[in-house]
Amino acid sequence: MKIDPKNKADLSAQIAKAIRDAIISGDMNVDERLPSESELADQFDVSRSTVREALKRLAAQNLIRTQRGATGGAFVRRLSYDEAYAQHITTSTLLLSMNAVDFETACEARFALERACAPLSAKRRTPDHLATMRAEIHRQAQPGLSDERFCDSDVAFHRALVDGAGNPVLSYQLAGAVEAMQPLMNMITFTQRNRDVIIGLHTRIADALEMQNSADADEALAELTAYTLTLGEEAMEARARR
Amino acid sequence: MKIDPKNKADLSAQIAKAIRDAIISGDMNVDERLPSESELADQFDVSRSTVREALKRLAAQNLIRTQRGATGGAFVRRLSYDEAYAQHITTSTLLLSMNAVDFETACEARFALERACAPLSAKRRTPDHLATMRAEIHRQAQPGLSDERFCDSDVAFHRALVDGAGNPVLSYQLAGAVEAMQPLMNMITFTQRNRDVIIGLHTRIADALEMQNSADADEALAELTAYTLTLGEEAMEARARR
DNA sequence: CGCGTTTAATTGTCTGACATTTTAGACAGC
DNA sequence: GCTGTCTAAAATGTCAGACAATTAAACGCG
Repeated sequence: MKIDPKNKADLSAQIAKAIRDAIISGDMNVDERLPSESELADQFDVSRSTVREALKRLAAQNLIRTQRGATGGAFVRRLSYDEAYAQHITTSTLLLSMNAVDFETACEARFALERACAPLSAKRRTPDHLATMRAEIHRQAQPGLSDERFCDSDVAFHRALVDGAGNPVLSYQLAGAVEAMQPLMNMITFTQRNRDVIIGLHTRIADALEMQNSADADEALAELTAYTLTLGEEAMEARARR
Repeated sequence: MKIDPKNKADLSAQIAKAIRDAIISGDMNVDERLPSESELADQFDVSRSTVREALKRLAAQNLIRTQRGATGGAFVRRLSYDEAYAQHITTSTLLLSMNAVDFETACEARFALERACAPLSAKRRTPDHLATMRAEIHRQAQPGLSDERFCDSDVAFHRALVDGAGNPVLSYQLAGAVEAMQPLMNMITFTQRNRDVIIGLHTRIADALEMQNSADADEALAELTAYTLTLGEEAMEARARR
């Protein structure tokens, strides 16, 4: 980890990479303390500012945490599921918005992945998951709910569906696909008729999962996919005409 | 974006957050230039070092790029698919290794997601994808191939399968699940018998995709899932006994 | 022994300086 | 007018040194 060529370009990036590699390769364990900033500056033969910039880069990736005081310093950080979720969602959302991914592509990806969860969710969903889904369905039926709140509730419903599979890795991977769709979904105007259809399909999905009927759940999800696609197309057309 | 309370803790993190929010919310467009470091220092009423640490945090997340020289500065960066892939894979791998995710969970997630791609891939795979899969199968059959190389080829095969769906969002989301499994897969010792079975299933998958037979592909993938799970269990047991 | 107090270590911030890189503009020569 | 060269300015990258803030351990005292 102490290597550093005489390449005088982007010193702080090089140092960050050296330390990052040491962490990723497993040379450093969780909660292990890095040398102090002054020591690192000596080791790499750079100033403390440069070391600090390198450490900030690592902190931005949640790879280290810093602590002030006598026994303080930079420590290797355990990446928590919650942080990874948040990071994944941010990146996914940015990727979609900056690259102008069309609604159809994002929608297809999202529902294909969700349908992969359905059989597992039918098998393992707990009463808690079912209760969350029912509660969100109830919320979606409330009169006067704004389109944005309706979308929020939609995400929460689908999140419960995914979490029902009881596989945190699956939940983590899906979070990106589901949440990154939200900005696109927010472009849609949901009429009462639209909402009724969606609520009906959500109810069918919840029922199927409750009965542990994987085939019914899959069928309802397929219909929901198709329906969401048509809503998206209409919204895109309306937007294009404007 | 110019807001900054008198909260004197973690100034550089606060400033990074302010700028990040401005980028994510869409207030700043791709390739737009941020104010210079000195200007930002004045605006936020902090020193240039603090601003620089904030900017390094954003650079670490690929949100900005910096350029030296007269017309240089920090520019909002377009997040490319390749970078997002790399970032997603790194995070997923770390998440799995740091949280000691068991083989079964990771494996289940990976194959569930892959099976979601199979129908789309059967519909849309190009001759290129098929050629890649055949080439990797051929490579997997080579005598004297190390376990690690066999895993590499396995990943390449499955990557081609996923890419065959022709949906970049799907490919992106899947990359994390497939590649993050590799460290776990590398714990397995693949005997010739094991490899023969896997190669047979890969061939069945490639054949099914070539014939655009989604059901066959799904069945072969299901068998591959089950087989990989037993291999993983054996490897974990062997590791536990050691 | 228990409880403040001091002290040392460490990160966080500031200031000012210099190095390096890159562009735009001035200027000279034809 | 055109072209090539030179210079100055602007911006990031790095450095050195200082001080503030925070924290835990060592110390001293009753």
